[in-house]
Amino acid sequence: MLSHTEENYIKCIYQLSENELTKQVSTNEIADNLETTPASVSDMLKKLTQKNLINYIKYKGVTLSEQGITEALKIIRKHRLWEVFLVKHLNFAWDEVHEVAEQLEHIKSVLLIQRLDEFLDFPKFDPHGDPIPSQDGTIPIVQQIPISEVNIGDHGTVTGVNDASKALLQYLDKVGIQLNSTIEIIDIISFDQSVEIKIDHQKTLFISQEIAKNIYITTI
Amino acid sequence: MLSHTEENYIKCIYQLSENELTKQVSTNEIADNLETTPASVSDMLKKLTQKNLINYIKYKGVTLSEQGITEALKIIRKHRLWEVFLVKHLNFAWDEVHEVAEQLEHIKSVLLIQRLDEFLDFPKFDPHGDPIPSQDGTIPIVQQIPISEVNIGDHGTVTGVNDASKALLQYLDKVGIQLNSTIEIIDIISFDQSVEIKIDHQKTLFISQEIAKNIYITTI
DNA sequence: AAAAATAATTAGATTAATCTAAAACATAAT
DNA sequence: ATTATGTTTTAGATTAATCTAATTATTTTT
Ligand SMILES: [Mn+2]
Ligand SMILES: [Mn+2]
Ligand SMILES: [Mn+2]
Ligand SMILES: [Mn+2]
Repeated sequence: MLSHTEENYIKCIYQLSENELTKQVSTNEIADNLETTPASVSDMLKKLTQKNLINYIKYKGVTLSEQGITEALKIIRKHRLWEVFLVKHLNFAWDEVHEVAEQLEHIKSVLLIQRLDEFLDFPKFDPHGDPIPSQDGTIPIVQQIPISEVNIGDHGTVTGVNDASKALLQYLDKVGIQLNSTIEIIDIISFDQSVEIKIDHQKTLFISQEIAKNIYITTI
Repeated sequence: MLSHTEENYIKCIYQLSENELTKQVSTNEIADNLETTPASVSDMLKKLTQKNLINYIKYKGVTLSEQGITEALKIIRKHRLWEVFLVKHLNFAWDEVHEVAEQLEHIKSVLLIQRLDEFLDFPKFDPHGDPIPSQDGTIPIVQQIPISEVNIGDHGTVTGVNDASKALLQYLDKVGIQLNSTIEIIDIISFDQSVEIKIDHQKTLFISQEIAKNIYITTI
């Protein structure tokens, strides 16, 4: 049985190597991400090695073991199911759910999560467009691409954000971009790579390259 | 901010003095209840005193302070609201909710509980008939009495159980007694004080005095 | 009132998680 | 190939929560 803290470390390592699970994650990356010190991370990596959750070579970084990946997916599944519950049933805004889900993800009860999943009607994506792993660890894959990497004239629908921070989400609310909004790329400004987009066939808007990197769309 | 453990102690002390909040709760009682040692309890009582949550005199026992009562009621409110959610929306049986609620009660978010309360339509009682404290700490009172203390011929409806243990609840399920069942006292056997009751105007049944002590009814 | 029994506290360790400061290692720059 | 820089680990403490064993206080019995 993993402790609250161990679970947070495992999830963190997963997320830092999400695109390439063979990537060696560094001690400092983990420390930054969990807002703790490298020394604490080193200690914890020893413990997680003992529990066969990670492959760890001193000074060389860390990857999750098979078992570690399984555990990570369980926690992420719980986190995202709770997020769906909070938004769909308790009227939380998509920028308000993270801290609470960060706690709820640690509740231990297999039955609870099965029933919650059923209650929510087996959702495939969370309120930020992130895929919800199934009970057996399968992750739905979406063909999506950041707005910063599409061409003028392309169009699609918003299927996710790269970063679920309050700052980004509240900005998106402000300008009227949400999941499933349609986006058309009107122009890309060569000076700073900012992008002019049309939202839901209505208003047009300039977004910085930084923002463009953080909005994923599925092109049609 | 209270830790998970501190919250469990505060709730325990509350429950051990629920009928009479001025009652001095003993170290051993707390240790038994939390399945820990008297030594650990002594340590924790010092800490809770520091935090002004209890009134504690060495060797004399402990009562909750005003602040302690407030905190206890918050935790109990959360516990019972979650139990309602589990039973009403996730199809948990009334004997399955306790362990999960024991964890959920520690989730920290005022907004979450406000929204949950609203989602559940402001329930006044949990699945075991226990009253749910309001946000300001008010507790609905029900005039209820254990079956062991009523007279032959009296009748009423089940409004609670004294002990929400799996063993009792599963027995009640087995014999068809649930919240709001109507109960009529047919006979009280002088030999062992067991009670013959009629449930929902249908089947009659003998229950031991021990059981009778644990079912509360409101007489009509 | 003294002795015995019970209850509660303290002393001293242990484990988990954390930190700061110092040491060891790896990499980049000269 | 040294040196400098940055990264990671270890050494040594700290805090929270727990335990066993020893001590102290209270209550009950004789
Ligand atoms: Mn978390
Ligand atoms: Mn999310
Ligand atoms: Mn609890
Ligand atoms: Mn209950």
